[in-house]
Amino acid sequence: MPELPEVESAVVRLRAALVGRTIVRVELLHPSLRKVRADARRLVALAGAVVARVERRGKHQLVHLADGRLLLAHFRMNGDWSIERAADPAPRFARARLWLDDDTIVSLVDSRALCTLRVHDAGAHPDLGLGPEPDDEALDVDYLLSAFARRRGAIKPALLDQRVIAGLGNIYAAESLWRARLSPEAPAASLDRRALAALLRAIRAVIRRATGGRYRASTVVGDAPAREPRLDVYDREGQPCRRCRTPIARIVQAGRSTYYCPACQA
DNA sequence: GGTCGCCTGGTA
DNA sequence: TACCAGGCGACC
Repeated sequence: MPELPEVESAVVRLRAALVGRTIVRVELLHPSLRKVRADARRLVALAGAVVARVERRGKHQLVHLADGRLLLAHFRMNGDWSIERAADPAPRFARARLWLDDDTIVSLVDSRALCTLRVHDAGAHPDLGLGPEPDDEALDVDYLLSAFARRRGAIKPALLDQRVIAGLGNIYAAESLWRARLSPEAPAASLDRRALAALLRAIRAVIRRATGGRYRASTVVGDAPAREPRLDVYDREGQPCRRCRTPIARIVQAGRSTYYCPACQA
């Protein structure tokens, strides 16, 4: 469940479980995690490290260790954290597990095993290649105008480019375009100031709604149910547009499904 | 820019 | 049985 709002909610739970704890042992349970999707050696070597703080940037999760090392986690398509007691059975799709000094275990649950875990040495400042967050003041109409000015292609795929805006994914990009009444096929470079202002307002509203308010708030603790956000277009092909009752259409852009209203997203 | 592959599961 | 999947890096 991994776009910005879902990752933020995961980070809040991860932070509550990890900060101040010592990692006792790291277990890697999937072959692809031991090979390409993680630095197996460096992960295992986290044993003994103390967690200083946990942050989110875009869809990345940053676990800062007290010794300066950095554990970077990315959920990709469908990862999540699960927190258990050591006596509990491992979740069905646990791919990696962090055993902690308080008898709890943080499990990376990821049925498709596409998640990535990386460890960086102290002092490293990995470039995540991310643009501003949706709530960043630097993200304004002028920024979008110049980001899209020389861009080829449609606005929808451009919104998935993390270098432009960090954290948007396939669902909330579609939701934002619907809310702003913009066609996903409109060339990004064709959008004028008025359209981009509407798009920016829509993005912020959609993200705000999905996170239940300001998304730096740390009100979600434990397994507070991140209830399914109501979606207006995503996965609603053939169902009536909530504004104009026209059936929602589905097209494919850059290999991803795009849902939109062919009538009111001119 | 678009397409493919990574992986595996859920669903029609 | 086939298709689809909330991401992204490698490739053309």
